[in-house]
Amino acid sequence: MDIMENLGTLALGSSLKRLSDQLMQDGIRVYRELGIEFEAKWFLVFYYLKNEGPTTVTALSRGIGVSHPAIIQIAREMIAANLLAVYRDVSDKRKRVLALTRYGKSKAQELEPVWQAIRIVLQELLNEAGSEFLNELSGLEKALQKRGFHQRFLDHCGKS
Amino acid sequence: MDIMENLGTLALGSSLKRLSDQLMQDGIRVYRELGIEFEAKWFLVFYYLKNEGPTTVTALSRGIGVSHPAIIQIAREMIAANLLAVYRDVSDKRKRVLALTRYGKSKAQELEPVWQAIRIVLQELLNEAGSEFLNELSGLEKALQKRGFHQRFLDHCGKS
DNA sequence: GGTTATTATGTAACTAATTACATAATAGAT
DNA sequence: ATCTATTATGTAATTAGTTACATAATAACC
Repeated sequence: MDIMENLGTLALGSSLKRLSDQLMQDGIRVYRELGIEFEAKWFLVFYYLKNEGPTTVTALSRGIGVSHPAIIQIAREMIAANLLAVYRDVSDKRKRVLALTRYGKSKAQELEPVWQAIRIVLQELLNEAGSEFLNELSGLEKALQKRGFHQRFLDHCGKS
Repeated sequence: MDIMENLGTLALGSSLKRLSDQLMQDGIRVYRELGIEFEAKWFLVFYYLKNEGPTTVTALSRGIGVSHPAIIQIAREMIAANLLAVYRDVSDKRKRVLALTRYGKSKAQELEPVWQAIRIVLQELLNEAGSEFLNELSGLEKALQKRGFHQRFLDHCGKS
């Protein structure tokens, strides 16, 4: 009856999008309700800098897989929130290096238990869904990396 | 080493987003390279109308799970492409009913084999990733429906 | 039957990203 | 040492959605 159920594999993209949007909304809500001044969309940049130390715009862009203008935009907001500082690389004046401020590092202490709780809740959800979801998800990413959708599509059309 | 690998469950949202964005790009590319004048983002509206017949803006919005302004926007484009026609419901003058035009229906004939090829390629990818991905994906959606992330988060914090 | 609530649509402003383009600094080749 | 290609960053315009608000038509209630 429900058209979205009948889509099968064609609905893959839509299902993934719905789920990821929903998780993002849930993240936003968690920070807001706990009264923590932190935006869910900052997470990857913040987490990367916390773990890897000072990093240039381009390295961040490549590291977390978003465009460099997105990094610039997010960094601007995080600088305004005093979480990040920027300095020019002395040996290569093109580079701007982003790093957590002292306040940013203290923020990390505040955020860690929240992330831990989120991890546990997500794990509970994944357990309920099945035992292999994360593995199969990364399997799908690897399969796409090995031979992308486009190549597979051409091959399929060629040989049929 | 790679920070994105170490994120574990926390990376769930990002992974899902990356994958769905990528699939959308692949869809766009398929239509473009086959020279078919059709936008990937029209797919859900088109497919819904093809299978369910004439539908109001709000019913579409609920049916495919996007906001009604998004439907209005997509419909505007599809009307400009002559795929859709609109008429006012006679018994309820608030309602605008969207329906495929004759040309829209002929477009469906052109698109069906493309979708079939996409289905096959996606199935191949899913097989490579594992045998249970779609099941576990819908399991995850059902688990979230049964008890949302937010409720689970509160419960977790409460009982700990 | 008039008042109130609800539903359907539409518009405006905003959000979070992208791609395309511009510029400055560096590296490489000869 | 200079010309050329590449890399890093920044800005502008575009995209695909969202939420918030406004209005018109219908339904519900007494």
